[in-house]
Amino acid sequence: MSQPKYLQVIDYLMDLCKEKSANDPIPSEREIAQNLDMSRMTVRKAVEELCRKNILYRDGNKGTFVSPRKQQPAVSQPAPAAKNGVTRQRIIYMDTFYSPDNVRPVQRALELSDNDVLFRLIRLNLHGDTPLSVEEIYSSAENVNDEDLGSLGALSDLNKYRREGIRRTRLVPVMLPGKYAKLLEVKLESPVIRQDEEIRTASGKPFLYIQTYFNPETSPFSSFE
Amino acid sequence: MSQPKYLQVIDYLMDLCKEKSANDPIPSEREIAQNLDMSRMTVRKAVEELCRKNILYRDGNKGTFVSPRKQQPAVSQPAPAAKNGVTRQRIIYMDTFYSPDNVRPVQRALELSDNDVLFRLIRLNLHGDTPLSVEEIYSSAENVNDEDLGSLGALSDLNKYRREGIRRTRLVPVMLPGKYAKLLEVKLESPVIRQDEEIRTASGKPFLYIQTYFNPETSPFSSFE
DNA sequence: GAGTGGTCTAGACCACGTT
DNA sequence: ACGTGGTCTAGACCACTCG
Repeated sequence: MSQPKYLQVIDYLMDLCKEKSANDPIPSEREIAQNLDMSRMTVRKAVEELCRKNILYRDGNKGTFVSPRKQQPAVSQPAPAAKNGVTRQRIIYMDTFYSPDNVRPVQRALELSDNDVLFRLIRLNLHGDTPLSVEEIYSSAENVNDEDLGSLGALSDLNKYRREGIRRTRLVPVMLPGKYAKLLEVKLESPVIRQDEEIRTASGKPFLYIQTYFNPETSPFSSFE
Repeated sequence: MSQPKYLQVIDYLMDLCKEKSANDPIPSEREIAQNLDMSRMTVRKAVEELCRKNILYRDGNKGTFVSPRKQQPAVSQPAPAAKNGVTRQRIIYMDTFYSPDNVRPVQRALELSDNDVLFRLIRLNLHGDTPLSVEEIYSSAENVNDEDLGSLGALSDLNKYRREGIRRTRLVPVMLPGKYAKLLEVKLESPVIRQDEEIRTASGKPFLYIQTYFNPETSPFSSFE
């Protein structure tokens, strides 16, 4: 036996999946066994393995179906190279401003004086089309160079700073600002918890200050336990 | 049949593992089948499942053995290199456990069944000597391989998963569990906000579930604005 | 009632190690 | 030669769903 039979069945099923669409049924285990002239248990082993890999799924006693996935990774192939997940980020607004009125706490957190210029970025985080949160990202304008502004690459990857720097978090119960209600697709003035993040460089210098408003629908509060 | 036989075998083997040490051999499939008076294929199904969960491992045609790991030494580790910056993390506890009582929500979040084996890591985050938060990190034991456990490197860098995967956050007002009061150096039963994180791979498969209890002293609540 | 997946049996042969 | 895991068979009964 050059190749185990159940691996042949897996190949057969993978080909079948390519021809089929998401949620299409595949033949029953008994049917496949008869078609390929082998035992049901052998077929079953292959189907179970593909179910574990989320290529197929079972639905009760109704049958087995093709999983809805973008790209079916080949089974015995190297890494599937899952490029982009489903999370997305959208820049809503970006500016630098001077002598702001309502951001004294931000300036204090960044250890800036009242007349330092701030950079501000407002970003919407989505999971698919579901809005998760709005982030207000502040930094001293000095920290934001032209390359960053051009590509927004570095600033968009906040986790880089979160990972490398010193991070301090605070959770603040607030009312959702009306201007974000539409973005988050919730009603005006919903009660939310805002997460304030203070991120410093490894040397301890304030670098970013982020206020995140979570969508209370997709990040719901639960009651006390 | 109240409980499938192969689940009985899993129970039997889990108990057996508790008595044995790492790398001890377990009886052969045929032997177990004879002892428990059931078919070898039934025993085999149980053994295969525990191998997938890294509770057991096979070694060629020599036999099946208890995986090194299980109940890891509790309590703290060597100081995890507070090189850059002042933030540090300390492993408090680590184990894999079966049939847990209080973690049904975690199992549901990870889309596991009640009898799947969970991996649990409890970690204290410090800023200098100031405790910031305690994280309870859960994953399916299947996801945790020996390399990860040896170094704890990959699992310790949660931001890698947070960056590459799909992340969903929820904020839950709770009372701080008494067992963490000392770690966080706050009084018993403080009101805190717990952050629940659900991290999935880019393909959408649940991977990590993290509950973070913040120290209300260093992450204080502010009043409504 | 017919079809599905879920479980289980009592055998079998193989390739591969150890003794 | 013997024991191990790896594979495979040809049946079987069950609980469940659907028409």
